[in-house]
Amino acid sequence: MAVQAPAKPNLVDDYDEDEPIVFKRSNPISKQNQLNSEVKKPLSQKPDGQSGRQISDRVSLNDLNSSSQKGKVVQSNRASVVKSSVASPKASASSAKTTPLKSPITNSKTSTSLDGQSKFSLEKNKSSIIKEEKSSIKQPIRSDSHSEDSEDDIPLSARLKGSTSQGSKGLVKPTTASKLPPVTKSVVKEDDSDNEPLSSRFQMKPNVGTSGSKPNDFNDKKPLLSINKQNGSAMTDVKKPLNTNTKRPLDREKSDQSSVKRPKLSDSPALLKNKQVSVKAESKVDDDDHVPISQRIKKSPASSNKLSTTKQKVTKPVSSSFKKTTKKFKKGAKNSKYSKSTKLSPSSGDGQKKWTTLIHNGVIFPPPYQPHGVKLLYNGKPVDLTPVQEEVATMFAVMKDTDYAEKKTFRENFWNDWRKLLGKNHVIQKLDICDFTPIYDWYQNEKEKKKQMSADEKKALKEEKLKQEEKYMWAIVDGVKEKVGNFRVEPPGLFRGRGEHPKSGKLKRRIRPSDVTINIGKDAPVPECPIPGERWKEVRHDNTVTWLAFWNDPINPKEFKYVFLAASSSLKGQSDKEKYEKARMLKDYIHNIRAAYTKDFTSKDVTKRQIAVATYLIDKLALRAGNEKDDDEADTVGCCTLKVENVKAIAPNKLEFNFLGKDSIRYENTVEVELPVYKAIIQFQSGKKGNDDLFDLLDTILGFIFLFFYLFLFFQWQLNRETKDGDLEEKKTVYNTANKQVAIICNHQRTISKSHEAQMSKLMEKIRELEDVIKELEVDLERARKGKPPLKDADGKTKRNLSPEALGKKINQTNTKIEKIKRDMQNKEDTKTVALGTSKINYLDPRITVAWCKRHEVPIEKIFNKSLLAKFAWSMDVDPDFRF
DNA sequence: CGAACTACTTAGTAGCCCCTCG
DNA sequence: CGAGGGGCTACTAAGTAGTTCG
Repeated sequence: MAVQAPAKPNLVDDYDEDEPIVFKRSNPISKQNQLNSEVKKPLSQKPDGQSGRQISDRVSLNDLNSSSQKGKVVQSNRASVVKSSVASPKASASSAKTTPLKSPITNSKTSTSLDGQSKFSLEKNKSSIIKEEKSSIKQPIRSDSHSEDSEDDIPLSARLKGSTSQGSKGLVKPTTASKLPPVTKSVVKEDDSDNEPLSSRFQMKPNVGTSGSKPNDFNDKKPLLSINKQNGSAMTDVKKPLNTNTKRPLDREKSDQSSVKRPKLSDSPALLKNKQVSVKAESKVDDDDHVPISQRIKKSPASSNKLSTTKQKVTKPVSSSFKKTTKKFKKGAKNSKYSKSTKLSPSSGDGQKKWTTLIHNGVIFPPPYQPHGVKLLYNGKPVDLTPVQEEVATMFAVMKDTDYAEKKTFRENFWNDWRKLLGKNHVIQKLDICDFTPIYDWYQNEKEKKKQMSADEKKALKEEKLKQEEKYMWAIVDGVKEKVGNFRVEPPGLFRGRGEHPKSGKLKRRIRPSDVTINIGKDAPVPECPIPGERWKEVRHDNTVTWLAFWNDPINPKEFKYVFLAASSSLKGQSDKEKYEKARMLKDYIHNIRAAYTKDFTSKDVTKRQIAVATYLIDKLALRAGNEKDDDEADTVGCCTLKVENVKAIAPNKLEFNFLGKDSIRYENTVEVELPVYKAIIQFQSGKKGNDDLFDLLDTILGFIFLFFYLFLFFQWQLNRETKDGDLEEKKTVYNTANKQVAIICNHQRTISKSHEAQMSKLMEKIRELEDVIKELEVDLERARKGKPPLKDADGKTKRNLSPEALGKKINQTNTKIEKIKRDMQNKEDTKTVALGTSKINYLDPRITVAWCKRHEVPIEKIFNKSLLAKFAWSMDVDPDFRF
């Protein structure tokens, strides 16, 4: 819609200035991240000719057993794409670290208007927020996608600031989202060893807000405006990459090998059509915010299904939990034409055929336990143990220097299970007076021995292992040789639950063939059971699932452990792609979704209000949905399972979150929210106790697609806004920075490495030394100017007589060195709790990355390592103009 | 309906390996 | 050329969500 055009330039500015802040962990860390966005770690990769996914031509069963994996494996044509872009792989490794990027914050000087705006939206708007929103919702959203897209392409929180004023100019943003106040993210890892909040840990950093020193070139070659345009065109152009895709082996294999094709979201031509249709459709319907969101989301796939001639199964309507949500959304909604055509998208696990032929060799079991005979001391005296008892004792002994060894639950659980093996009348009656040191020492010794082996011996050993495992490593799926992921059965051990897991320390017993169910093609030979005299529990021929084998988890007998194909397999690539496509689809509906939930913030129906607020939180904060959990799991929560005590309302409109999320990672974040949300939260809390559910009327609602959508857009946006001309290293830094931001949003954390402190102090020490050098040099310089010889050095030796110029140069050099170390330290500090890998693997649509690499002539293997290249093989021939 | 079951993705981490730096 | 730091891989725990069952 025409309305947008004038607004755009502003938008561009807004983004540049404000967004970044929004995404930071607030507190020092966030600022640091923002300010010194340089990323030190180069992701340099070795050039690897094999980067493409390995796909064999038709492979015979025999190939499975061939000893050379490479011989039979034919590289897909995709590999060549990858290869072609290889460029001086090594060069980059060391240089990458030093390119400082200007940080987004740097720009804040220009942001005056924005600041005003944000305040405006926070305070002034008591009642007007709602009104305004309503009116903005009513705005026809667009007739022509481009302008709108530009907005849409920016993640919600990124837009939080700054758009309000536009409303006053009559350029009302279509999305309510645009008015959301800024998010300040602060995430603190719960960390036994290091409990202080990040904020305090980061005190040392000097330059919050000062790093503006960098010349500010945010408005570089790629002003957002143009980027947005590209986005727009990319949208209508989607077919390009998609079409290309259909040519790829990944798909080829399916179309020519199997008579029944799996319906695919992304590859079917129907989808393309659908894409176009949906974009168009939206322009017509966008104010149709009564349509249940879920239905709108589903609409696209559904229509694609309809169009698709290869569609084989009409999928069922939405799932129960989601249905619930849908229903609730629906309560106040009218039925729209869309609701009728709602069908489930063809996604995994839905009874669809996943393969036609499947051949594999089953799984490999860990070798039987070899008793070592080393005795532990009970009350100071050596104790004889049976091999079984010794095995479990060794498991425990070996964990001596982990945190687990101290944990009460862990010890108790271990003791309970070990005791059963010892028997009631065993000498050992108390764990506390068991001394496992001898076993521990023995183990350390073994490790050392292994280390000391010669390279040749090591190699031989490795080859031996490979030979044994070779045949388990590959499966033939529809005639294509694919890697198997976890073909090794999990060895026995003590359960290492994360956080305060109630079962932590329990014995995870050995899995035997009689625990394992095999899934294999009907006509394929059943794999031989690798342990003589035993047999598989069951053999199935279920081609609606992708697992090759499973067994029941000994810790949680109700749950399963599956053996799947590796991430690089086409089956996985397929669902990966579907995931990204789904999220991409959401783009078309996000307006409506946001409009819908914003409207419901003030709904009379409490359930609806809860849904609205929860959805908002997921959308805005990228929270996990949060399923119900049993008592025998760690006590963690997601959005829908938040407890009253996890959220604190801080006047006038802030919410402070504090809870343990997935993997018992603590999520701490204080966020400004819209007033209605704030009020709603207070209402939800009233009359409840601390550990009551905040959203008591709510079931899990669909969250993850939001998460992806949001992150993709943000990532792409970051990449584009930050990318300017520069050398390879600078570009890599840009990429890594964007990556980091996503990781921060996702709260992807890692434990601080044990040596972190040591490393830091080492660097500090170095700086001090260098500073001393400078002092000395300065003295010498002073003397040299006066024509005096330099002072003797610390050892009393005479130094060379240098010219003042030479001395000056030296001082400069030293200063540079110090700068560099400081930057390194900063970066280390910034990323010490951030795990970059996860987001790269799971959240960043590789096509965004690949397209970006192509546009900026960055060889893809600088960004993706070998396994990522394999995993993302399907994305390699994306069009350079691809936009999410 | 809601709980249970099933399937599959997401995630942190241990430990090895390799590369860099001194 | 040896130590140590960082990167990568393998491993497996911990999520989500669709489907089925009672």
